[in-house]
Amino acid sequence: MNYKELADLIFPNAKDISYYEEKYPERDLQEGAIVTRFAPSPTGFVHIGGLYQALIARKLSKQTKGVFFLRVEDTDQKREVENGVSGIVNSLKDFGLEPDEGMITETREIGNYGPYQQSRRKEIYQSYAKYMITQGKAYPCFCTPEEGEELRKTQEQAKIRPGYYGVWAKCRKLSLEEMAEKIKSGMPYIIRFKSQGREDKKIKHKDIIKGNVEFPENDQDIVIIKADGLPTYHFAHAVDDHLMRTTHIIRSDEWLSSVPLHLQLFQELGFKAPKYAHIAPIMKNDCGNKRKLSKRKDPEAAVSYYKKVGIPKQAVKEYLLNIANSSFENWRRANKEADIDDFELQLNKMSVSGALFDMVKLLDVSKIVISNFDAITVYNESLKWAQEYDKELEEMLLDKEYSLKVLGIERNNSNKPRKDLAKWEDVKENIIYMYDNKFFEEKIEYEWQKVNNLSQIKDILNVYLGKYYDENADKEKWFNDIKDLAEEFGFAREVKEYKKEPDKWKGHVGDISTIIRVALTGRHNTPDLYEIMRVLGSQSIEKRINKIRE
RNA sequence: GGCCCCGUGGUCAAGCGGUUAAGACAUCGCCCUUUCACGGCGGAGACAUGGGUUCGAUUCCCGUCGGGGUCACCA
Repeated sequence: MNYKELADLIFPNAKDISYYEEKYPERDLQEGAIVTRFAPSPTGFVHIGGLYQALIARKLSKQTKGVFFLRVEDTDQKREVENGVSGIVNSLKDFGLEPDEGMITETREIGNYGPYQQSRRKEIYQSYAKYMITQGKAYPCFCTPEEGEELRKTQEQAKIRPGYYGVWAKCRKLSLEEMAEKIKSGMPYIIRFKSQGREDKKIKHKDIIKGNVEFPENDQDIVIIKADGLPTYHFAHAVDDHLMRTTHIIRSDEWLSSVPLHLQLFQELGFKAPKYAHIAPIMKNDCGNKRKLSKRKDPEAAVSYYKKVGIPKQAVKEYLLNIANSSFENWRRANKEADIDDFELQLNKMSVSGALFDMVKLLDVSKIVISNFDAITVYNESLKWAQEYDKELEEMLLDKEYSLKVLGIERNNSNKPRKDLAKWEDVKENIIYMYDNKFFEEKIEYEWQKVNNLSQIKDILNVYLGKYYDENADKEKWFNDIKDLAEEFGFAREVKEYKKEPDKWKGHVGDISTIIRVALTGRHNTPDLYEIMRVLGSQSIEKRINKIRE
């Protein structure tokens, strides 16, 4: 019995690896092109950290005219979740991060390096596992999971480094004949990597983000093919990223300590190793401690959260880019109109330690993003959001022509757009009073400010409507009219005048316009009153004022 | 516990041997303004700690402390 015969016994039908090497040739790309991927497992919703990774990976590939693909790592069927793949695909789509290759629906994929779903690559892994066995670099292991558990316990009790390695690697010592015999007798088994590494030797590695790191060599005979015939992450990573011709692995830094193993695997398989960039995860402050954003505890961990509250995708991406490269902020200030694709991301400038997620900052970014939208975009986006999450808003927005005017207040023709919208969720509260049906439906508690004597308020409003209000007035005339009105009632025309001699007046123009503002909108804080009145129109204005005169 | 990574204001962060230690968010004050949201100006606020090396350390080295990761037939 030799390795070859053992390999044939285990994987009689596996193709020779040369078949795959030819089928998936080197990619013909320009020098420096980065081929990278987003490779999540379909075990639940997409995490903001995953989106962060995908954003960075895609950006880099676009910057270098490379390839960004989506590979689904579904080798653990136990943890798999229903519609997991479409969840991932749709989340990427929601943020405009569609891949060039890979899964595009739950079952469909594009690209020449597939399948892009690991569960459908079983025979590929088996070919490479067979190759490893043939080379004497892997072997079948007949230890049961329970035996493995026991082994770990004894090791822990004896304070020995746990694992399947060296003298503890029982099956490694079996003769080929013993192995063959057990297999023929139908004993279940897994395939383990036969590590040549030594724990007392160091391996140096240069990570693009983390820089130089030094680890002990891997000496663990890790499993490469599980009992169900599917590979473990490590083996799949080596085989897939070689065959898919990935040049850069961009992944979360929890993988950093696996680098020695991965490098070893690439080496033993005869593959050229890719470059690694381990990015620090996004953290959350939890009672003074840093921890990863948790799917269970933090709603903002799920990317669906941002869609739900209506934070534009641009805002989320800009915020994330900000965390990735702080120079983004300066770039953005200098290039207000530019598309974020034009920003050049630098991997080696990324922070080595995890940033705390800052919702306040995200909202600030979002405010700026939305303030740069024109009324039509604000309209379209909030309508799209409302259709899914807020029927009442949707109904309001049905009157498109009017809504555009409302949303255009201090936005159209303004170089200083309002910044009071951070998310589409905020829209309704901001504009609801502008709609007559909502305004009159609502029972309003008018909170008058300085002038709060109702009969005086009615007087002032009467005079305003009867004598001064002119629906066609331009802003200057409009304001002058109000000043005249103020004067007529003993209020200063200018705030400054009033401040100089407060005793001389009952108040100032501001107090008068506040009356009008509160009467028309039911609130003290609103955008520019003149613009509001232009949008409302004379009919609505009269109706609103009459409501108070009643 | 072993191994590995990290430690600049409340947060994100520039700086990487000599700096008044940038900037952004948040916060406070003032100005602008008929309200608010903006905008402008200003304030407060940081190199975890102890040793080295050096003429000089936030920057380099070691220890301590603190935080994080990893030690699966999960990814």
